[in-house]
Amino acid sequence: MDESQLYAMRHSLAHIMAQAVQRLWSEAKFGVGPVVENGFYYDIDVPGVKISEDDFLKIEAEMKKVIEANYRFERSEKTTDEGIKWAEDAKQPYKVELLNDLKRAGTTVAKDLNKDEMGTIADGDAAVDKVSFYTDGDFTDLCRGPHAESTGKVGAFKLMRVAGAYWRGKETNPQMQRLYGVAFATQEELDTYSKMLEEAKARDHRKLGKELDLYTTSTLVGVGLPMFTPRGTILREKAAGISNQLRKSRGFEMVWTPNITKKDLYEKSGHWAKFGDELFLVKSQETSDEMALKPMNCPHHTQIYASKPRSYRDMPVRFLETTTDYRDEKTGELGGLNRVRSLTQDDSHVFCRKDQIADEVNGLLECAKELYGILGMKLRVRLSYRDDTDAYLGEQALWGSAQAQLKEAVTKSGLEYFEQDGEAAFYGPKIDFMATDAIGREHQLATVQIDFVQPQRFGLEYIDEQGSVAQPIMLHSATLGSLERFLSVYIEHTGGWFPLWIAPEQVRILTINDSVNDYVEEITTILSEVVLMKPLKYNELRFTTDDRNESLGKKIREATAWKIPVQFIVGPKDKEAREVSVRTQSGEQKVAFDQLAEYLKAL
RNA sequence: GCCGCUUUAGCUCAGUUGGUUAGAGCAACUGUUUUGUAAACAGUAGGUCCUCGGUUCGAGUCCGAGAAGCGGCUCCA
Repeated sequence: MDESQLYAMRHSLAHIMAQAVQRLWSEAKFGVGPVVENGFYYDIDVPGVKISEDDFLKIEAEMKKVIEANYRFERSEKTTDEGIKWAEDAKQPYKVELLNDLKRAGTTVAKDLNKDEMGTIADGDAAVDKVSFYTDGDFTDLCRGPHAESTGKVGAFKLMRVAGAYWRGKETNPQMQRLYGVAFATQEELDTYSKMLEEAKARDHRKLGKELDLYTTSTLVGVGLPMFTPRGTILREKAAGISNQLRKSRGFEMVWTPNITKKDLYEKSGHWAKFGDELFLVKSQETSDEMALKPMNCPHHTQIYASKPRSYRDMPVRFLETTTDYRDEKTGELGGLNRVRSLTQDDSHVFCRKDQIADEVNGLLECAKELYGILGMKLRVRLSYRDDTDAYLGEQALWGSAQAQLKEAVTKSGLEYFEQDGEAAFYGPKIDFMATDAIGREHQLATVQIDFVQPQRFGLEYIDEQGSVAQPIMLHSATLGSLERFLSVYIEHTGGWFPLWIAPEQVRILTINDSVNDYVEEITTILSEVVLMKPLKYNELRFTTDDRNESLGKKIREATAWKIPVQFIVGPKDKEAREVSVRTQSGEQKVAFDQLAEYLKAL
């Protein structure tokens, strides 16, 4: 089955689900029912009824009846006015609204309709005067198609969940119930997908975060404010360490900025107008200053740049800071480490001349490539451009040239890329890196952004070769993104089996009985002197000894549950032979006492 | 913030139509056992059944409000 057949099949299932719902609740009002990744959904509003997941068996049974009846999908056309009449007669107010938009503006995509067009009259340039309908048995729906030939040819499906969704994605609109289903050509593919979901559940960072004792939360501290345990803090330090190491080797210098700041800084940067409602406000009891917890670091870095005169010879100036920002996100958006109110960025800012943009962007691309290579994640790039709305600052011409330069750098880097309008930051276009994890999911983590707005707003300058004043360009970049989000992804990517360099506990020595205590002491003396050099330099070895009065089986079971990458088993036989039985995920081998340090350094 | 679901021991979970003193496994603690490749044995302790309010002779169980977690929507500098 090819992509278009799969699409038609999923789309047909959305109709069949709506049909089943209509049979069960004749007063159901229907919104839209598109195809999404792996399946489909339909937005439905049944007045006075909340469809729950308990109803899925009932709905699925009704869907099966429709499928068994094998109705043909019959296409028909009406004029738009006839269509509106049909929808009114069928008591489908949402369809009436869609048809009216088609008539006026030729589209039903809410995003394409500007504020004035939503629900009022616009000019009819792109108006559609004929619309198509599809009928299968007792169900007819406004629809562009295409569909499967008949309801019998729809493959394997399963209803997954029901969730609230705003009509046409607008927060001010009423909320409908969105019924999600997944669908594949064959039952085997559906089973494979279900297995992938189970695998994802088993790797869930919130589950592993608890099991591996990486982070915790407390209602006394607050929602979206995770705290990291000793083990989790090692992950943070090692991840930030490697990110910093890569950029330091490319000329970045570490800086430090405070966590609270006068509101004035953000008024000047433009963030206050755009994100003011998401700042945590702080009051001074000594001065009249209005303060805020910092939500980002770029304005501070501009002030370090501006602290002294800069020459064209000083450029580029590169600052790097791993620091925690605070954003008062809406509570419903928070969850796990993925979306938090305290987020730690590995944030850097380059101040450079226009002619240096390409090289600097290129260096940052190289950093990202190298880092994600080490992490074992495939990268591709989204070039995020502005759209025609007024959500952006700065001159249009600057945007054009910046977007072109970003594209050139990305093309040169050889990274796979795609372009998307409307995803830029308000101050400039960006490169977003999409990293693919071990089970094929894509995550947005690293970013490189061009900014010509803040240098202007803060009046940043340098003296050029002619001795006149020039304005630098600013490049924002984070390679891990936020440590919290990165760790949520990386924990799930590795399933908690961290590679040696970052594993909180790298080696655990499991003793068989007390007779080997003196030999274990010799081993720990060696281990405490081991320093690993790859991929992170000067990485001291983190090891523990399990010499409890327990069976070897139990010690192995526990060490494996903790996902300790290297387990040393030490018993009388090992002591006798002056060796250690080393267990790793790839098997067990004997390593001579004299070779232990070399063995670990080579891992 | 909005819609829906969930909340019982440190963890994972049982708990019938509202009915005596709320259970299990693991973890913890104590004792015995000194153990060779994924759980030795026995015992002890551990509860604001998320919180507040209501209905009832009686609430873990029913109702209301709130909190937190989860699935989405919206948002994401």
